[in-house]
Amino acid sequence: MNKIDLRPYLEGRGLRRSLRRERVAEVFLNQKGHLTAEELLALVRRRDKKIGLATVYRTLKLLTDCGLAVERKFNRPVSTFEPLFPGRHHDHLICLGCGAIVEFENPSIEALQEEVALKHRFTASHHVLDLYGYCRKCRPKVSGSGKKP
Amino acid sequence: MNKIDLRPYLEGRGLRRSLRRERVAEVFLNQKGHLTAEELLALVRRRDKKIGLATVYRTLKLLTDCGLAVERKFNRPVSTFEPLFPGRHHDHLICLGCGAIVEFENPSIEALQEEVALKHRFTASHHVLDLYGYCRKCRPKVSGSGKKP
DNA sequence: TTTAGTGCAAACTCTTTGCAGCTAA
DNA sequence: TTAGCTGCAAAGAGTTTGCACTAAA
Repeated sequence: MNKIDLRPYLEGRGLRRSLRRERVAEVFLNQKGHLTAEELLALVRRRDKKIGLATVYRTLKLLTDCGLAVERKFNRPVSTFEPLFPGRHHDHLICLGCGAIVEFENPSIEALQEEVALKHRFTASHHVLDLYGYCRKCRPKVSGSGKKP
Repeated sequence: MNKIDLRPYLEGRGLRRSLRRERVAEVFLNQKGHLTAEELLALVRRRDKKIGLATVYRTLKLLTDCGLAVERKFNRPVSTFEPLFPGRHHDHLICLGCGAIVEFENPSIEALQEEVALKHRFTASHHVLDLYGYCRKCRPKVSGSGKKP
């Protein structure tokens, strides 16, 4: 169980610890997926029937401010949140057919990105790399043309 | 003036040409920025006072379906649209300070991405690479440490 | 006792859609 | 003449916020 102590993040902001906030954070930080606020709500409700959507949003915002989460909008209107662990990073392959999300890591790409930032005199903070396409199952049938893969 | 003929995209879809649609497409395809629907509406209204927001959205959707535009959601709730020209592609450096967007191209990164997709048996369609950071002017001052500007 | 946290519902923002009239084919 | 296109306004979807109550410090 990935127990993260929120206290250092709360202190200095005049924030209190609260049962519900800790619960949301715990459930969120202990999964690897890409959750929407609604999905996270459903997970937390297994343990706490009365928790509301607003609290989930508020906690996700807090975690994002603390650098413990990232908010992503893939190709849909809903935001997807993902836990962020220092030093670890991955990018995404997104299937335009079935919506599957595959994570990957590629140090060579990371290095090149660093180079690009440097060349433009940017202090790199983070990045987002999404490769969209079709997974093997969803590969569209090309009619007529003998288009090569 | 970058005049693109929409006919090949309209035919076969049972769609008609229309003055307003052509106008929206023309204005959109002849700028390089990253426009929201509202911003595009304002631009088009300079020439056509009566055009509505819905038409702009509908046309942007059409262009996106045709592969002539991409919809992006940087870190805000509004969608940003950008014209897409076949064979040309660039990525973005986004300054977290002033919001400046710098475009760059890097064939080595592109090649590596292709490799990644292949390795995961994805048919790559397009990708999104955003590098977030601080430009030279906005580089944050780190208090306490003697970090040089 | 003070003030932050919470659920609920209303408000907000962005985008899509239904409809009646307009227009290309 | 037929069916797609349009503006308008209303509806939707996702997220934020105001408020009265609860609970941490």
